[in-house]
Amino acid sequence: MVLNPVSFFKSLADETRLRMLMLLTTQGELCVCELGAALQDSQPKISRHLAQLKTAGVLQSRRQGKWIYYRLHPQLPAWASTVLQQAADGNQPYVKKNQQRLATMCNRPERCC
Amino acid sequence: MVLNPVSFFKSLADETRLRMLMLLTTQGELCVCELGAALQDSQPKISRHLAQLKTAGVLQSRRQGKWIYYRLHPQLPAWASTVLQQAADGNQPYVKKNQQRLATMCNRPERCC
DNA sequence: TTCATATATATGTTTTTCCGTATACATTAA
DNA sequence: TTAATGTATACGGAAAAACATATATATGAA
Repeated sequence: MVLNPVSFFKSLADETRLRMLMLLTTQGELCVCELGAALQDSQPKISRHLAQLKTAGVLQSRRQGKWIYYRLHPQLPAWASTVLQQAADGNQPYVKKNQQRLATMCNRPERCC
Repeated sequence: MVLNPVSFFKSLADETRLRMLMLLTTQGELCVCELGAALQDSQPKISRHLAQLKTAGVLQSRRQGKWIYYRLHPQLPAWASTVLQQAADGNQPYVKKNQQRLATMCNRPERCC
């Protein structure tokens, strides 16, 4: 995959996007409403940043019923995956609250496929 | 060292700063005029971005005579060092021209101490 | 002192990014 | 169909970032 390093780092250079990416790095796949609950941000704000990450090639999405699930793009270059993993590993306190809100969220959609 | 992950990634989210950081990651220490020659950017532009990186805690500087040498901050957290190393390793073509200009630069100051 | 060189900063402007609000679109159930 | 829910996008404004130019500061040499 072609991934300009500056645009990759721009993708990480925003609090909303970085928190979502860290969650996705540890959780694998989440839908918009789960990310919204974990971050406690408005739906349009979450959606806008997800769209940006998808355009940049950092995320991929799939629809399942009414829900759209986002995950790290499977063809992300190795260096970029390592960067995300390091960021998540090295900053666990930073995303702890988000992880907790996700864990205690009610009515999370069941995924299949 | 305390290093907010968002402000760290903001530091990398600009072409000038990222190129400088990649050069410093591979070269260890460079002065302002060397970075200016390698990037072919104006002196104030280089200086401004270096000041920003220093304020963010990503770089450290020392004066030696008329020259000021910059290097990665020695107390950078391990995850941040790994990120920089990965970025440099995984994007060698991106900085190749800058490396070349540095290698062929005339009258590079001799460092000591 | 004075001059030359290396680097830093101040200022005003332009560009980019981010946000809230409103609205549109897609899917499912009734 | 219609209604409800989940998600996306459009638009205008506010805030932040980046820039070019001009000027200031620090050092060493003459």
